[in-house]
Amino acid sequence: MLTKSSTEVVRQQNSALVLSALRRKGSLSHTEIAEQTGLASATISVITAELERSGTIAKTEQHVQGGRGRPRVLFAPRRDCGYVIVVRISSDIVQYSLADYGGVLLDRFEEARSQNVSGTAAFGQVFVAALERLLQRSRLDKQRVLAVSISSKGLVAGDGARLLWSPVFGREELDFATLLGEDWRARIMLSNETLLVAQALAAKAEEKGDTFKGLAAISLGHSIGLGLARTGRAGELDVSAPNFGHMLHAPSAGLCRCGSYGCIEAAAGFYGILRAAFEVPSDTIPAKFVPLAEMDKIAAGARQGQRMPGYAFRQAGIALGNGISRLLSLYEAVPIYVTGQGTRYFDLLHKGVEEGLAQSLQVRLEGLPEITVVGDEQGLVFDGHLDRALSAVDSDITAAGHA
Amino acid sequence: MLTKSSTEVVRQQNSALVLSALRRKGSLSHTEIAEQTGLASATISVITAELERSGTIAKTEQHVQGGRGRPRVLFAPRRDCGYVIVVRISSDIVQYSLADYGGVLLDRFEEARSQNVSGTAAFGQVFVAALERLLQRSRLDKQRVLAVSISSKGLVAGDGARLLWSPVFGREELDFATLLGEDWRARIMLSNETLLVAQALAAKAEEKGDTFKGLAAISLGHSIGLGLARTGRAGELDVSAPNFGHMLHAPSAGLCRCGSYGCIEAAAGFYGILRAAFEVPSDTIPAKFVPLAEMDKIAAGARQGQRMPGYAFRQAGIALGNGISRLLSLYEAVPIYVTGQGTRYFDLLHKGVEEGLAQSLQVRLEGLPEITVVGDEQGLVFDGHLDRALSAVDSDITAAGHA
DNA sequence: ATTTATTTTCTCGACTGTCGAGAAAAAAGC
DNA sequence: GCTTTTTTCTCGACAGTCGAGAAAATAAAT
Repeated sequence: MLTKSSTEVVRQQNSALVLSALRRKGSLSHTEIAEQTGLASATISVITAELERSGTIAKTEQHVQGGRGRPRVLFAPRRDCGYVIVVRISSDIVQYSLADYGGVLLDRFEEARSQNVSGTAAFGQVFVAALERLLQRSRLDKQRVLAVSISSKGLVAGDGARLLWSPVFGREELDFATLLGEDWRARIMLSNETLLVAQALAAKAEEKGDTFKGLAAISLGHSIGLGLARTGRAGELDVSAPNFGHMLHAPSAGLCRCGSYGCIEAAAGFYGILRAAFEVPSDTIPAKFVPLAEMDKIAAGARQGQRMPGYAFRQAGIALGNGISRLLSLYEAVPIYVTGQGTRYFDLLHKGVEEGLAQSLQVRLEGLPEITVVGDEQGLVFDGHLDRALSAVDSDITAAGHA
Repeated sequence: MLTKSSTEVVRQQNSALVLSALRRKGSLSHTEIAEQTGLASATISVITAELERSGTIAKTEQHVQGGRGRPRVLFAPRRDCGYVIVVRISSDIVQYSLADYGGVLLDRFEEARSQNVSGTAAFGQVFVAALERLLQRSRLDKQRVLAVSISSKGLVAGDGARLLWSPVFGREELDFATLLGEDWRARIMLSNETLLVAQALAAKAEEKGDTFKGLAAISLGHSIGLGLARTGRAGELDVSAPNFGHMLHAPSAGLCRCGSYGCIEAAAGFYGILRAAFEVPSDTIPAKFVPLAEMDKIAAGARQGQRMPGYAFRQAGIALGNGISRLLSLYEAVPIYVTGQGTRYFDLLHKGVEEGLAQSLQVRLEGLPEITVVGDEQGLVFDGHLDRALSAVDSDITAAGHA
């Protein structure tokens, strides 16, 4: 079912286009905006005037330029137009960040997640209090926050801000929208962590200009995450975080901490590798936490040619390879980016991955997918947060229009 | 990267909206169109006038009506506005159909696919000749055909009309666009068969009005097909046919006719079931063709409680269940529709399917997906063809506009 | 037979949007 | 100070949608 269109929709779309160009490039002149967007100069005048009047963008006074002729005046998003809060929930800490509309980090603090205080109710209180604290530290009114972007590992409901399953809270559902309630005017967004990695990588790839079609980001660590970015037919970016880590690999992978048997994570997550390396029965309840040092030791053993550690990493690689082959069967061919702490063992996983990939028709037809290891996962997650939150704010602004 | 919009785009979109409403309902009056589309009466006048002038729609003279007041005049697509050719390629026959712009079947014939004449080159000649014959039989000029919609089992390239892999031609690629060359002005479309089933079912579901989110169609037979339909964020229908049948199930499934090991099809396709039932080694090269009677015999055995036939169907069910669980992990939850010849054994498969599904976290969280068996696969495929081809033609018409 | 009521369709003017061309602005070079 | 060059702004033309009311076409009432 299509939906009707009108001149207002046109304006909205073109305003969004201008705003997103401005956001990407930081600041642009009238003529540069016209070049970037393909819109006529006259149209740019109208749109910039409107955005300026609403306080979304402003002329920057500095016009550094050597050439002759009338100097260009640059437009840029007004940093004080609004603010976004970014919350990264990881297994051990929760990081709260405040950034302005220009994407500049203003404040940040972290809180350890005390292991004993569990349950969503307790966490909710801590969470709300931390947001208040973040505001107080910068003497910022709650109303000036336009988006709160939260990330966690786990499964997020497609529609809103509901965490369906997470390594931290298990099946206890957590709805951030109702948690924050009515007094926040901000848009509440919850995203899977690896989705944000995919978002950040996709944004970077689009920046480069080479026709971007899609990519998959896989995060290796205690758990396994997947983020998928694709461009829809309208050219818009579509990112999602399917439940890759707990997709069925093979029953032999053993008990997963989600309670099922045979998840990819049960073979390729840190605890799975640990279990296999030490020949612990595969139906043993998985370790809650595996110190990196422990994993390093197993890896060292594997690199020295020890049998079981090597076997463990190879099995993990096969689980990943099989999973990726299934991913490629069900989606189009996309380049794969691997990130997370587990990438330091990628030399050990690599062979298993290729082995696991090679088994399927899809790979035989299209060849092995391009696999790239990228570092700084946390930085990418934050970039993804900003990209996603600020685009959402932008579209809210253009949607509001002159209403 | 978004794209700029303009008033012409608005008109195009709204014209398409009117045309699609007209196509869905068959014929509508001015006021009914306004109700359906939400457009203002004045806009309807302009758009219908333009479509009428271009010969796409026409007023039907019959205005049966009992009420008082000025009688409604109905608009309907002009059946002679153009024609579409539908070709269904199956393993044994090729069916050629001609329909008009109103979706009415005008002519149809079938040709047996002689098993000895293999190779894409030979088939290409037969194919082109058959299309010419179809035109001659109805004394129709080639230029009046606006779309040729072809379907086959197998893997279709996302962009155009290239068959990448098929049970019939294997890895021999077949590009229908170049095959038909320049002298056809028609749009050449190639779709996976089960994709069309999904398209037809989705169209029916949208018709019903209950907010349609998506569905998956699975075709059971000698091979296993998947069609996936989802509504994008713009409300448009997005259908695809991922490579489900040859997605990796488990190495134990044995050799598949695609040449890989462990495909779903190798366990759940007819030849896989046959192989398991007769305890043929699983690396045996699969049977080219399994008569239904043969399958019926195995099924009868299974229903009488014979061990190996029962085991074969159960393993097939598990392969399907596992595959569906992976599908649900990587996409959102969607209702499943099962179709194809294999549905007659669904009583035998059913338990295995549930068993295979129950293993994953996704299913534990969201419960078993709704699974419905639907008959008349060939009818659905044809409906899907028409829906897809005529929508494509519609969008070509509105895109051309007054150019 | 004529008038009235009712429903549908068409038409007109207002409004919003984009676009191209040329005017106005603002600096550098002479 | 004048010209050249580049950028930005402005104006009129054109395309599209919308709401209101006019026009059309029929059934019912007088």
